[in-house]
Amino acid sequence: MTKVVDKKATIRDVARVSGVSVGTVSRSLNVPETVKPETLSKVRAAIRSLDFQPDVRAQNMRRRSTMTVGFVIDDIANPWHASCFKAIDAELRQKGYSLYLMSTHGQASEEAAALDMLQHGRADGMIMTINNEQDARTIKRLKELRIPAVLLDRDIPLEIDAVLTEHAPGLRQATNYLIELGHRRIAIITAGSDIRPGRERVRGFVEAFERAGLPVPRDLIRSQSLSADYGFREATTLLQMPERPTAIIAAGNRILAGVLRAMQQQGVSVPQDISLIACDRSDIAMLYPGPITLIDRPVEEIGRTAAQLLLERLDGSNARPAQRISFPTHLIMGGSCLPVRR
Amino acid sequence: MTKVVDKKATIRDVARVSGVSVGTVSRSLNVPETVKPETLSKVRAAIRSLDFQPDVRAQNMRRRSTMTVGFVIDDIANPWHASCFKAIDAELRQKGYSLYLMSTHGQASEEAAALDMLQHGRADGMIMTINNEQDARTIKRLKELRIPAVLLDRDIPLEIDAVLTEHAPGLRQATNYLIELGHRRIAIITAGSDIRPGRERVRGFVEAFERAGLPVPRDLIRSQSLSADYGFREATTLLQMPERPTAIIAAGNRILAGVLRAMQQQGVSVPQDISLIACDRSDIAMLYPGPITLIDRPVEEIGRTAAQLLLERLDGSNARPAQRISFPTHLIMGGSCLPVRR
DNA sequence: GCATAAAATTGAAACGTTTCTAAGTTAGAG
DNA sequence: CTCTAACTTAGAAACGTTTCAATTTTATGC
Repeated sequence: MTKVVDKKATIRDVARVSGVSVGTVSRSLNVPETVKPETLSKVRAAIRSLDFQPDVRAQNMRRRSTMTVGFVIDDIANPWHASCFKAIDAELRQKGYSLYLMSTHGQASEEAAALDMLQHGRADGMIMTINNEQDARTIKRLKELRIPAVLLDRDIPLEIDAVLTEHAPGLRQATNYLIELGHRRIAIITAGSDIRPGRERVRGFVEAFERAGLPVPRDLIRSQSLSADYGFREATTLLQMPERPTAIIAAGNRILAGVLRAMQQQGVSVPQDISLIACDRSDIAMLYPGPITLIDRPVEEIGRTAAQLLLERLDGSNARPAQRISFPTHLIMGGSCLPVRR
Repeated sequence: MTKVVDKKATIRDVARVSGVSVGTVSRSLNVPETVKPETLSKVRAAIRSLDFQPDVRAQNMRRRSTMTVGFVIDDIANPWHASCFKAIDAELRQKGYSLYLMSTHGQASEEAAALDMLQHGRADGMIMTINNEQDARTIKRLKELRIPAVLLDRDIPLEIDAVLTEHAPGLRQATNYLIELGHRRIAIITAGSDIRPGRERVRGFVEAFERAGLPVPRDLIRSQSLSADYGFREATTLLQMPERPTAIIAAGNRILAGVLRAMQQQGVSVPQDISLIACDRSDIAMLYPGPITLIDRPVEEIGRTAAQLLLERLDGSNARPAQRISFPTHLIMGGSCLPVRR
């Protein structure tokens, strides 16, 4: 029991106890090499005896920084986002940053609120995946952003760093693989054209048919949302078509869950009844009844890169032009595709 | 284009422009009902024209709070934690709090680092699931904690609020169900006895046998870790036993993924070759080849309750004794269990 | 031992709020 | 019209750091 009323010690207490000035204590903490070893040890002794810890709030105020970065996404329960978060966190934490996680639930209003929050001294930077590349509110905020930001897989005509995935070639490859297996009635379910992954995936899908000189099955393109419900609904109607597809590309993490649920409900099995290709690794994609053939992308590297881009801006020289870094996808062969039945 | 060099406006600028004192501006912002309507509108006009936003860092410093809560867990890629985070976030956000997400990767050192971080002015409170209830470093920090905290599913002999799950009755019920299906060689794979879920689950498992007057299959209790790898390893050896179990309880989210991988690798199918019970809802548990029978718990309610307990402490009166709130589990019937073959 | 340069330290001034006391203003009662 | 009480407001003092100019101490070279 040291003291009865021990309000938290401040740097002034340390100065008093060690018999030096507050400036010296501060320097001992931040640039110890500029203080005489003898003094340093006095200060350190005082710090120990008082159990002093600098008040982070005061530091933030004075340094005009918070060592905090906001990660803004629609849903952390999406395993891809969770993995991405982990990669970003690992990279930033070793530089002393902590992460705010802000879920927007796909709502433009929450997105706007999150950006407003982060703007004014709550975070030093942000990494985000916005819900709609055309949303005026969000665009406005991004334009007026006072802190550095990195976009994940989104395309905005602004000077903002971005880390992208080459979805189109990935989808082209996957679609082509199905075509070579003899499939013609291939469906794709993915995000809407209001976000880059939706646009690019559909583009790759279409290109594959065009390059193969085949008609594009426009009626099988379902491109509106990344949600599990959307995947479920669209898969359900696709499976009930008179001439139903022989293969489905579930291009989205959550979509896959919905698609599988629909298949289960309709008693359709993979790959016997229908071929299936997924996007991004996930428990379910890798385990289902067996591993599903999927279009993978290096999520850890993507996260790490985003963090590094942000760090470059945070570490002072804000001067370089916005950068866009792209990562390719890889088709991982699982057991969910069979040659089409004659 | 309003100004060329517009450093961020401060409350002093607002005071100057609106012709009142800084104190009045502050009151206009925080307790508008104490300022004359006339004055208020002058101030608001100035705020608008300057595009003034209070600096959060300065507010934090002065108010000695940050409106931030830390959520400390081992891995956000665990879908249960992700769901829990969402519930907590929803509850806290509407009171104006933001959440730090800190992943400890199950490492005691990272856990200690996270607690230290949060202690000194970075967060106003914390909600956490620690990795080991016996770890001296963590216990020490918890004992000296200067901010309110809520433990999730952990049992520590300290005055700390906690939200718990009644794992034992849940496991007893699940085990009993298997026993009634004729199973005797039932295995359980779960966490170690260093955390409450591990202890309680094993306890419930054992009790079920005892109450049924049956010998407890001690050789089939694998209780060491919640990781997917552990699940994989233990399932692999269990499946290779000469007299292998006829049912496995994969008591843990990640464990289930490991167990399923092992089964897949060994060509064992559920439920034909072996019965399976899981814990907690997840994509994989609900979709596998069909929904797996599982011991569910109300994750949203658990998260919400934890948030509410914390809010009670944050909202001033720190006075009530520590509270422990328990939630029951429910057995959800899937199709992963069959009567044991004669 | 002195002059000078280098190293170390001091002490005060920020940083942008909130809050508190004192002072000023307004309204109602007599 | 005056007095008092109730509102409002002004202005300064924190909050706990960092930083910077000024000063003091120490080291170096001759």
